[in-house]
Amino acid sequence: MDNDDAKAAWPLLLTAHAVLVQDIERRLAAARLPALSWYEVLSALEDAGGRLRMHELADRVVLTRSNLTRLIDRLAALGHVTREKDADDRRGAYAVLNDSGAQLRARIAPVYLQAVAELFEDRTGPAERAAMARTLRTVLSGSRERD
Amino acid sequence: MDNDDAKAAWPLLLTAHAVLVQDIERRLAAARLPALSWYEVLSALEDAGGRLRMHELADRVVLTRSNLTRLIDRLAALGHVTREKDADDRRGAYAVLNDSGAQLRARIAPVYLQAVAELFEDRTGPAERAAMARTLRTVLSGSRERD
DNA sequence: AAAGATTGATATATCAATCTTC
DNA sequence: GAAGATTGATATATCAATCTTT
Repeated sequence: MDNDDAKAAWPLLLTAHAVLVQDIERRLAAARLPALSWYEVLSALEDAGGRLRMHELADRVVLTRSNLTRLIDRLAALGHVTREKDADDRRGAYAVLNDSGAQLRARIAPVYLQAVAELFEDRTGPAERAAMARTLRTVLSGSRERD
Repeated sequence: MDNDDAKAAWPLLLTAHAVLVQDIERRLAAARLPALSWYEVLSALEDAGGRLRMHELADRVVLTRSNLTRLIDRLAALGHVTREKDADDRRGAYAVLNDSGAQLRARIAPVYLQAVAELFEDRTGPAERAAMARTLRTVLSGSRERD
């Protein structure tokens, strides 16, 4: 019944997320690559042209400030990113993507994209995914307006 | 374009999950209630009639064995669940829901369900959610067959 | 040897408190 | 005092190794 399906949507979203992310992380670890969160931070930086303020980066990857600080600590310790103070507003700091970080992202990408293709895209039609995307966008637009 | 929407589906699934779960956890903490993972374990036990083998429970809530062991440790320390050895196969153990655990679940439920209603259900139509549920089910059926 | 579950060591995440600059 | 970011203390999660029973 359609009504039962509607009720199952949220639990299924939770379960599908957990199962797929678990599988993706397993594949990354098997390829001796870092976790998904690293990829997301490196990608967000690359998409933004290589540098972002910490709080802006935290928003984009949906991490708390504190968690992002720690993640950037680890990336910086390995030379993948650098911190730079904002010259205008000296309270703020930028996270800056290094060559090493860009290369790391490029090594993660094929494994990650292959996993998403196999686990998610090969099992769904484009129209289904498009519909899901539109639904999720309306959900998010509600959550982001009151920021 | 439909094709762009389809490409955005997986990133949106990740982001929507992160945003909604973060908000739900915030509400639970504000109400001095334990985290979502506790609710899911307690609910899985209740749905199963009050008792489940550890590995079966781990599968249902999508946690590793080790993580579930730790979670049950904490729940047992507070008296919400009890461990019982399986009499037939003495390697195995059951997690058993106590009254205290059932009551805790009942206190979490309204806050959790209210959050899901506001953040997810109020922002989507039943038909959209039903379609999403069916899509996610096909995704999951692929992942679970090879267990 | 393999299944079921747990443990020790370690990594990561979280909260409240802190520091600096606006 | 509030924004931006970090830190210390603590909780939770993860991996490999272990123990027990089949």
